[in-house]
Amino acid sequence: MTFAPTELLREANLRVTGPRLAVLAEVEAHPHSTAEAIVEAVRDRLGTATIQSVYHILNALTDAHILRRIEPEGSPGRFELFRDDNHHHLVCRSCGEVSDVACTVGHAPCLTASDDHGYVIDAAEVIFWGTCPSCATQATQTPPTS
Amino acid sequence: MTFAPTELLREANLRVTGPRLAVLAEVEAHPHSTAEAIVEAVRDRLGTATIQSVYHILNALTDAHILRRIEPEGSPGRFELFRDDNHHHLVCRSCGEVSDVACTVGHAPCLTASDDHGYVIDAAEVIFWGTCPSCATQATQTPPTS
DNA sequence: AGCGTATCTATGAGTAATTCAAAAATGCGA
DNA sequence: TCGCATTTTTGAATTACTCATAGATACGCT
Repeated sequence: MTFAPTELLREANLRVTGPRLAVLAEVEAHPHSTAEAIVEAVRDRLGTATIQSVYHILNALTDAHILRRIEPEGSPGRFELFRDDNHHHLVCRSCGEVSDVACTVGHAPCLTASDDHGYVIDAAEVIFWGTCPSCATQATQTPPTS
Repeated sequence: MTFAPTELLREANLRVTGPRLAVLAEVEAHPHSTAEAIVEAVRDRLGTATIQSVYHILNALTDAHILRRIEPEGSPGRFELFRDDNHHHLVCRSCGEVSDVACTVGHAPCLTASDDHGYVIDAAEVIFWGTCPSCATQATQTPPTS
């Protein structure tokens, strides 16, 4: 319940505008939305909105660390509210749906590479690939023809 | 040293062609190459090559599990020889360079999500983000102006 | 070795996702 | 409520990649 979009914007020194609030409301309501889905939601709220503006807003909010962008291979970018909680993602190979998972072993064992090659590592990103319950059910009912 | 491109192709029931051998030679010589870099290398070897053909070849070899495609956010797709060894990647935020890392804790602890949300998980992908040694050195010499 | 055909590559066009540049509109501090 | 910097819109461009089809090539067979 600590979701105060206006203050998030103010704290980042960004102006509070209709389109920005609409984008934030949508991302909060539907995490992991694509830019495409977000424009549509913004249009529902405000009447009009261009995809370019939404991209511009998404970039501004991502730069300000209000949003986080994830981009599973083969999918357009998706956006969620930025949380400093080290969670990871579960992606369905069949429908592309994304879910959150907390990091497996508490805090960070899987965030340490065995050999860092001299890199200064600042983050680890984990993506679990699989099939979501509803796609798994469908696949059982109508197996792929190959 | 056990790199026999011709046999890899034969085993997958694929024809052994100049372009395919050139692509494999390049990926073996420079793992994590982009399609763009690969066409250029193929052109050096064979005289001509179109980017579309290279994409076609890369897709065919990826489907045959001879290559693996990785796509760090913000980067075009990159290709490496497929090895069933569960290794992960280290990506430099500054220059985009990719290095391999063995999975941290042996076999698979970081491959198990704490809560699978009912998904049937078949793979886990880990990307470590950071700064590579040479970019880190440059950054120290000329700090960013902001 | 030569042939025929299925497989592969080249050519040309097209699409999806995203960015860039410049003009019009709007938020908000004074 | 005025002014101006910040935002949004408009319109065009770019990047990474796919699709369709025609032409070329590998390779099993004789």
